[in-house]
Amino acid sequence: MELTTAEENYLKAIYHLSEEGKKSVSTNDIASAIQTKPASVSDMLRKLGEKEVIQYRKYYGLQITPLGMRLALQTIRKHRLWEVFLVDKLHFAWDEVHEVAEQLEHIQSPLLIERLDAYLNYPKFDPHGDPIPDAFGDVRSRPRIALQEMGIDQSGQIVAVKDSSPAFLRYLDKVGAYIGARIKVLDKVEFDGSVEILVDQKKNLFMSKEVATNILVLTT
Amino acid sequence: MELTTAEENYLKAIYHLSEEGKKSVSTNDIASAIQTKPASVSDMLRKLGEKEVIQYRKYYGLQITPLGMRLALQTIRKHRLWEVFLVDKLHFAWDEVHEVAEQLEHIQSPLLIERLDAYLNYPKFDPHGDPIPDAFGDVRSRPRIALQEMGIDQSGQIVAVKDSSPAFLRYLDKVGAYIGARIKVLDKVEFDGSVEILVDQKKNLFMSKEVATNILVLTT
DNA sequence: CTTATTTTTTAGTACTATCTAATTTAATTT
DNA sequence: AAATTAAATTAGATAGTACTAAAAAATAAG
Repeated sequence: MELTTAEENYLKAIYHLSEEGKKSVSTNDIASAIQTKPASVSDMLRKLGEKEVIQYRKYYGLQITPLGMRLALQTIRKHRLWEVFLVDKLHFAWDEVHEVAEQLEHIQSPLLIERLDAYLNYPKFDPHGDPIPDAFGDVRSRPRIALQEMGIDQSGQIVAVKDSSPAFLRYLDKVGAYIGARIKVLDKVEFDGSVEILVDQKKNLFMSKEVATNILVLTT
Repeated sequence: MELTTAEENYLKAIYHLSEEGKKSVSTNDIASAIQTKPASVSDMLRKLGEKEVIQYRKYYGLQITPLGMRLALQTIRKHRLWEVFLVDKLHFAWDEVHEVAEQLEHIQSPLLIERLDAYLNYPKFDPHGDPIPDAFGDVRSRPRIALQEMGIDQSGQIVAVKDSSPAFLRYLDKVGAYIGARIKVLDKVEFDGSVEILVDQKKNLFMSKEVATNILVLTT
């Protein structure tokens, strides 16, 4: 079973939207996620349904099938492995990798991915802290919460970000909130949801609720 | 000016045919080179003409423009750099790289190619001995002749192959005629054009005219 | 120098992916 | 429950690529 590049992109978007705790994924959600029109999405859903990577009843909703899940995870695996390559080997900044990885993820060659995985020493997480599925599609994800949800005096380690936009990533670089940083919540402001944290036991940092919501922490 | 993947492939084929066949490139030549039908080629030639990467007069012939040359060499540069990556870093055999490189060459990212080039230490030749154009499209190709054209007692070094099919490359691996091997012509048989050579001063090797025609040598 | 053959191009079809505009179905509001 | 609004789908168009079959042009043969 082979998917076109467009089909892979739709399926990937559907997978990500399903994961984000959404009860059901809407046509409009998908359209805005991949910057296309709802009409195009409807058409593609029909096709993906025929290919049995999703279960689809029009006007009703959709659900990824086990087959679709497997294929989506394969694409995500490729995307994240390429991101590791770009950052670790070619010294891309973590906010420069996404666009290129979007292209590289569609290269069809099982041997290539196998070799790339080995070459990178079988990484378990990509530069944004997201887990890399193994060849069978298994993901061992760490339990993590948004920094915004942590209580005062709680400690942890930044392990991932929700928003991968260059603007956000560059901001994090600037303030030193890199992945792996150990943090402790010093104060939370009820009024606006902003947070004050201690980074690596030496640096105080204020951040808005919006920022704190997009940083994922493994609590200790 | 951007070309689609299909356009890049046509242009690359045209470039290669122009370099080899010398005389004008025919619609049928292109069709068989990229495994498509002449009707499709006609259509594409019209489009490439409109984009001014070739000069095209129907029923008459075509010629690559300087712009087309530049774009073709850019694609070839990418293809050959990826081949070096696959062989040097991911340990692909030299007969396994072509298909994957055909896909990778279409990735659009100037930064990626720049970084890849640096990562590979600015290689000048790909695993088949073909020269890698620099970022400006300049190719510094070594003067070389087919092994078949060498005279008795002439010496040289294998620098490239004309045929890159897995079958041929595997044969060369088997007999030890790798790129870089120093050779000397010991005998040539008039009757069938076959050749006997000495490889690395220690190994005698008979090869048919067909094989000798496809091995390129830098004579010393 | 006509006729036959080969090469090349056009015409018409198909498939993918996208769009806008119109329509249908579902959800909300009164 | 009827009317209104929102969401989703279909219809019809366009663009890219490739195909088959038919026509046109160029080349080769007699």
